[in-house]
Amino acid sequence: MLSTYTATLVHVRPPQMPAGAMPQARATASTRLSIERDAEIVAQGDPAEYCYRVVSGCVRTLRLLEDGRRQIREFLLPGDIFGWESLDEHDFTAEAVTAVTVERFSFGMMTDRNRQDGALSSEISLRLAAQIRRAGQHVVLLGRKTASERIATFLMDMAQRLPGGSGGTIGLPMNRVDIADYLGLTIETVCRRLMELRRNGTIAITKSRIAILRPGALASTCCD
Amino acid sequence: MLSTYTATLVHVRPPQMPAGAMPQARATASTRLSIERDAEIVAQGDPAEYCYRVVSGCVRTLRLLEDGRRQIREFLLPGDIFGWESLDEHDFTAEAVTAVTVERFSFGMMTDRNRQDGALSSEISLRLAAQIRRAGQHVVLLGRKTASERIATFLMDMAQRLPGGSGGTIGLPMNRVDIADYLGLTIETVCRRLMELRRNGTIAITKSRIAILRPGALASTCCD
DNA sequence: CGTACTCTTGACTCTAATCAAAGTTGGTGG
DNA sequence: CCACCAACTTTGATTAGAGTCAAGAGTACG
Repeated sequence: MLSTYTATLVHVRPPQMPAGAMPQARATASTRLSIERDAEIVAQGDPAEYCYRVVSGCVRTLRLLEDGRRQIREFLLPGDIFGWESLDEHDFTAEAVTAVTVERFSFGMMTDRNRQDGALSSEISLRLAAQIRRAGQHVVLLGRKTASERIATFLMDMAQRLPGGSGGTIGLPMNRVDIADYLGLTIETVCRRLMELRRNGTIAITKSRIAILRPGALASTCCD
Repeated sequence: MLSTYTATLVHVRPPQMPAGAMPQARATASTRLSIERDAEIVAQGDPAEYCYRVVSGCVRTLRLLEDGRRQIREFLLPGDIFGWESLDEHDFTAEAVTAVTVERFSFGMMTDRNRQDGALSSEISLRLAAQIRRAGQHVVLLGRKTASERIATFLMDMAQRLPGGSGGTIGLPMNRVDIADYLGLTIETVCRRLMELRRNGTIAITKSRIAILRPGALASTCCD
């Protein structure tokens, strides 16, 4: 990250954004970066050390699936920020759509500070950030995944979140209509893809319970 | 809201969640509500007075398009919270998937307090919340809108956000591939729908600039 | 045990994807 | 300044995946 493209570095105090709004504004300097068109600003998997504010130009944040399918999450314009929602590492790539200037802020310190305070805003921020990351995952699912992949992803997610789901059998609390409206499909498609998974022995369906017989097969169908 | 279903009200101190994590935890009581299956917990458009934590059961948050198409944003399980990201009013509906118990917290005070502090966490929270609301809009677009509706929504959004865009002519910084990957379409479909809008006189395209000739027609194509 | 609801299956349609090719635009160097 | 090249955009023909419409099977519950 930040290694393959021309970057002009200038250490400055955070401009424009109110001082109180920045993490440790008085203690932490920000860095202004000039980035050329199509260059990477953040790579997916980068440790979340910094967050950014767009000063000029346009930035895209995106995720790539294994097979190259691409989903852009947001276009960011001057004044917009990105990277705040990352926890340990960034779960997206950010690239310059045009030539871009961004302001970069140290991020780690803020998180630590917030955590040790255990303050309201910290707890809320962490939960809001988690919600953003989940929404980002769902955007990829809805924008680029096939019906089969959506169903598989949904089952994996539920298996993880529902109590006892990690044991391999999950009792779905919602009906097929809700699943369809969540996955951007119709109820018929949800049924057909579930039955397909049952036919090929990946899952078993008894009433509203679904048993994951071959977790590996299910995981490999998710494609991300 | 909260009027058509059986609700058991009990005033308690916030349990489980650390005291410091709740807004004015010592001053504000929380209310525990029992909600029956399919009952509404929050209605889209409700003033954002409260936020919620799921204690038991499963909750869905969703949005409806004018014509009845429905997109579920999230399934919420015990421990999950919702409503924090709302600003003046909730932009989603929350309903009980199963019989549900939720904990309700006063929300308005926190927002006021945060705003007058002008603190780090407030600024970040507000921006994170805005990002969640935007992601929610995008989920509806990707899950339930047609190609034409996606294009129209995109153009309206860009007209609003790009400088000078409100004047009716917008210089898109990104190419067709990026637009396609943002809208969950292919580049060919983006072109075809744009050309369609041009043919019927809604927009004019000159190089990379797009002029919105009939804003009303474009807005009515967005469908939300 | 019958009624209502949810789920599953089948036949057919249609929107958007894919594959292919031609037309534009913009930048570069002669 | 103009010719050429590469990238981007538009258009056309065809395919495929999911949607729609319709009906039957399973299940829950009174």
